[in-house]
Amino acid sequence: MPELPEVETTLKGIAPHVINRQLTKLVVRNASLRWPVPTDLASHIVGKEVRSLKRRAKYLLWEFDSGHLLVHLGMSGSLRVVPAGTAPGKHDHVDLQVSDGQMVRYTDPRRFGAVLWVEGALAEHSLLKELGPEPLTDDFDGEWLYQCSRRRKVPIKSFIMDNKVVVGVGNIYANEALFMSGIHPKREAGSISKARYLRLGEAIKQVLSKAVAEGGTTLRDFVGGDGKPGYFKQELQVYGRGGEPCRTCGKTLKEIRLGQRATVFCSACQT
DNA sequence: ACGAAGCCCTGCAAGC
DNA sequence: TGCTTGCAGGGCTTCG
Repeated sequence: MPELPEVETTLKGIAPHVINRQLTKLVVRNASLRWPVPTDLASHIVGKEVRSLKRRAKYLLWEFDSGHLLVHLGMSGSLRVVPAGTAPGKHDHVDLQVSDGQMVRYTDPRRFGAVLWVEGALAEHSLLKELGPEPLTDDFDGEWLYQCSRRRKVPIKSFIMDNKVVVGVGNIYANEALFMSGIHPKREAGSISKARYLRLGEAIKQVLSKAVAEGGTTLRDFVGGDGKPGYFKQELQVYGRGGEPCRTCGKTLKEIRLGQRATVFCSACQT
């Protein structure tokens, strides 16, 4: 599913179709997502104009005069722009018809995603309130990671995937960033030097911005708002390559589970 | 407070 | 060919 680069790619794909346009119709075929799609959602957004479309962590935030539509893609979700009237598939749960004759279609086989309505200050919302800094801004760097990590005993991989520490680093990019900075994924967060955190902070920024530039990573079914896949997959150094040779030293990459997530690393390059 | 584990759900691939 | 099992890009919630 979508990690930060995939959400960013989705945002770029749909933004030109929705910003400053009216939503003319809402169709909810299946409201049972992670949380139920509010039954009164249409009353808040139909006939209303989208003021802006932004991303915070992996949430897409649609700004209206009276509040925000908040969309999360979960593990298997996507938003695509299709012509109004396109026949829905099995997992096309929500359609947002736009005044330009197109619609934004929310598809999510596993239904781990969410479509919610939020009134009032976004920053105070329980889902957004505790989130850490955005990795691609100056609010985040290795120094911040170092400060947050003191006395933390969690494995470094779980640590950087913790949304309170930094948002948007999912399983793929956590594996990649640790490989790039030469850190073993099981190492205790609190036992890593500042120098190594500085490298890790840079690695996170680098891998995420590169992936954004490539349109995200398509593993099996991710597509951007324009329906195109991402091209970052060919750049992956470790994710999905357990048992294959390390591209740096040739040693066989190890695959373990850490926090119920596939974790791939090179035991020679990462210590 | 922290950390580990469970859970939400469907689809797909692998193994028997 | 079928069945069963395990795994998948997330993250909230519960439990110890």
